[in-house]
Amino acid sequence: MNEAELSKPERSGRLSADDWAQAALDMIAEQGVAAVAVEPLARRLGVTKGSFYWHFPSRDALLVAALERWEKLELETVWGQLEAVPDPRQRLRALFEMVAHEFKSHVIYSELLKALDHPAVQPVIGRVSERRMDYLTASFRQAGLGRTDAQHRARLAYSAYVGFLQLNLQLHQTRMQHDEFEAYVEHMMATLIPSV
Amino acid sequence: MNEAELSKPERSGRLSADDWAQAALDMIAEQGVAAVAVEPLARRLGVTKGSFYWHFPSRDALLVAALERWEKLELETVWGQLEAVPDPRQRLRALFEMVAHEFKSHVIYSELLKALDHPAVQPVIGRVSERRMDYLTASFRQAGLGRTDAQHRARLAYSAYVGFLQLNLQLHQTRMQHDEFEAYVEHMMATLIPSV
DNA sequence: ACCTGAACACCGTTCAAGT
DNA sequence: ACCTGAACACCGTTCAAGT
Repeated sequence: MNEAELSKPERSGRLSADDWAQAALDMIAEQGVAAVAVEPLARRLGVTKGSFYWHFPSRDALLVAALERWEKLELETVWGQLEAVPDPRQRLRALFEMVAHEFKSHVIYSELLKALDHPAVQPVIGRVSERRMDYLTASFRQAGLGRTDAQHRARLAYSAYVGFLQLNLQLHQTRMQHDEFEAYVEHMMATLIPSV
Repeated sequence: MNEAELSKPERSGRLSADDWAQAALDMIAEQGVAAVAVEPLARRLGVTKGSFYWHFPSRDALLVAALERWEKLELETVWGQLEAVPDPRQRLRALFEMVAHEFKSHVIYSELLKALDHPAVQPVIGRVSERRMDYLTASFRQAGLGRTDAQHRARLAYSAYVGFLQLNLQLHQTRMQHDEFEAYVEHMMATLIPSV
């Protein structure tokens, strides 16, 4: 590869719809949903904005495509990892650990939580949440709770998870230190996980 | 008042900065933060958009003014009501009841949670959250928890509160029925409130 | 099959001129 | 002290024309 190619993201001549969707997803991770704009993306990809409309009918359609991409990704990686953990307590802990250490998938999840304003974001986040809550419910049943209690506890635990993400976003200066975070997770587990 | 005046919001001739701020706040409650746009507001107020810039230097400044207005309002009404409830358990219950029945202040709070994307929204929501969490911490101390436990439990409870709001926004079709909601609140209280 | 370039609409912002 | 109206920048969208 020569020097001229180093300055731009390498691609083989022309773009595909997937290239645009991936660029949009990167943009969400970097600067949030609002930053997904046709003109800046076109600049970044080295084409004019007019060409965008050959691949997608609208900016909205691009957002939807990017979000579908993310949904598939998070289903495979993040959620797949958790499924491997048999003990329900360990699973909850693993979930919170993942949040704390900010994998890319969670960065995007946070960005989407901030942009719930947008109609395209709501259904995706809704589906992901529903899936996660079903999963937690099953975990709590395995841990010995009755059906109704398991459902309520799952809702409570998932609320705690979403709320925790939000608070971390909100109280940016008060971002928790590692030790404090560990202590909080302990407290949360002791409170939410049924004892053996 | 004659028929011509009925079609427009009544006002005495010219506008003040407060009129614009209130109109912006109404817009947030109705259609969210993104809907706060100079041109539509000007149309609604019956003036041209140019006049807006006599009152505010930018759209952002308007947003900030509207949010300050809301912060003062919510501090007086919502939070003032809770302060009147002496028992910490009743207080938590009162808080969740308020969320469930969607007072205007909570409608706006929800809208702001959805628009955490916006730099002007974050500090306001941050201050309000901090105040609420301090308040919860004090309640849990009164209810008999040690200092650290009270802090953690307050964070957990507030996360549950914020997360609950979020889930209600997300799972719109699955919006809880009254009985189910009451049962959930019972479960949450039994889990989060220390026993006597 | 994919891209350019010019055009238009919409909104934020500026400013000289009006009352 | 507050408003108008024209101007410009920026972004979404369309489309005829290019390769």
